[in-house]
Amino acid sequence: MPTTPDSGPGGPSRRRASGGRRRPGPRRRLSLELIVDTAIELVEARGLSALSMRSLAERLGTAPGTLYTYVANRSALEALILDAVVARDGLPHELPGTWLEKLETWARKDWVTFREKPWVMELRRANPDFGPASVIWLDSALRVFDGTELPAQVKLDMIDALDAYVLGAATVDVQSNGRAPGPSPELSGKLDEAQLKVPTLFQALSTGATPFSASGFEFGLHCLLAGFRAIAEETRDAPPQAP
Amino acid sequence: MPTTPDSGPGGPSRRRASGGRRRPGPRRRLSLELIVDTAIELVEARGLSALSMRSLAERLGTAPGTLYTYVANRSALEALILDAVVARDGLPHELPGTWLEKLETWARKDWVTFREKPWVMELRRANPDFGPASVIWLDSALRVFDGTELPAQVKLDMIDALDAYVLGAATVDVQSNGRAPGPSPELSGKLDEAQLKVPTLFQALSTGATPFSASGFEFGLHCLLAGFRAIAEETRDAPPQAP
DNA sequence: TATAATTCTGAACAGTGTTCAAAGATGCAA
DNA sequence: TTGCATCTTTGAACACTGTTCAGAATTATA
Repeated sequence: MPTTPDSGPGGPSRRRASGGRRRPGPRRRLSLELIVDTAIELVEARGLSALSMRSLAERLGTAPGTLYTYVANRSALEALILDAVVARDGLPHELPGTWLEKLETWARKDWVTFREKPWVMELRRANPDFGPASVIWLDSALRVFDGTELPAQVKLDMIDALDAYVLGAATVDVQSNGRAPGPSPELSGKLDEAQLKVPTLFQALSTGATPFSASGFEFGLHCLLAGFRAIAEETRDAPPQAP
Repeated sequence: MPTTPDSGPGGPSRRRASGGRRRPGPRRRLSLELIVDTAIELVEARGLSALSMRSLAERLGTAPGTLYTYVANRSALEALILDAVVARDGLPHELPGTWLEKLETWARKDWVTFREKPWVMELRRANPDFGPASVIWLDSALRVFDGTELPAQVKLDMIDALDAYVLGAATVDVQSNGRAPGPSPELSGKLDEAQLKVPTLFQALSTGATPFSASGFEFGLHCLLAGFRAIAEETRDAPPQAP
């Protein structure tokens, strides 16, 4: 189904069957781009929870139902928003350094983005669809490995693994934000009880160690990348079955 | 369980101030345990989206408002549900093998749970609170390292990193479930266009490689654990600053 | 100018979490 | 036993949510 660029991909009425002539009906007062941009403004200002079809419509000066002429439903709108912010600042393959260094700074950049804009993370988690920008992003991620002898599947697996780790770590981090970074208040409240019931945890915390530490993300990132490097060296030393 | 089993910790009215004598008022017809168990039944049968204060109240034969005498709000209810299913089947330190093997099979077990019961994963993502069972679980996770010379912070970092990876990977996996495991339909639909715009991705997919592959989780797990092992060996060869 | 097609509006529907006054139930003291 | 204070339950209500839909308004074409 060749959806025309004029009316949105999710819009119920497909105007201009690639012919070009406008079909009867009043002119559209909005556009997909305007809707998505306004939605992003709204989310950026007041968080994802402040985005509703009603609030968005109000900001646009229309009735809520009007939006459904441009977008199939809220889920489709979120997909558009996500695709609009994917790869907003640079693509992975444009980064400097070796392929490992590119992976590293890309992961770190995503980590920063997720922490600064949790709504991007929430959208990514809730929306499985791969929009055009996401496809281009994946292509760019693969280009990071240009000049490497790794099998395509390994490249994809590395991308996925790194992506999963960053997503998971950011999720946990955003969750535990605002909580005490020191010994958890739950435990410090009943110290003697903790010493009895969870002695190992108690002892670990009393050394000054803390779960969800600031160094936590870097630690896991380092480990994962070390594993990547090892795999790459193995592959180089023992090339594919058919030499 | 230190909290009196009668009235819940989240209940607005704290009955029996550990004195013992009942205070005036009708007998409670429900209990926290009953509420949580029924909620779990409901979720297990029809998914997390089927759980609402109304549906739960109906299943319990009461009015929705009644639930708020036992639980502060929906979020608190979810926390109770989560804590009730955490470590349902075994604790990490009870697993066989070396500490690395314990970590590995624990991660794999969580992975399986998350895929089979996505609602557990959703609850974990949405609920930052560490309930009593979660604290015990963390204690058990630390005991995995018993007999190891690793610093407490490293142990916690390893636990967090592994946890984050499993959570992220399961999230992505559950998302992309139901989608074609082969070349994405979006791309195969417009092959010639893909060949032009995203040649690297196109080429990778044409070799039979696929993103979100079945092997993806195991790959990342392997890499992460390899990193752990390397760190552990480093630490053993170069013990802490003050020998 | 008439017709068909499209958009926009405003009300409505079913659902959500949550609150609250009133009613009923219970223990205790007088 | 009577009265009272306290607690639980109820059912209605509030403010939301996404979504649908008949009707009104607008536009291009025959």
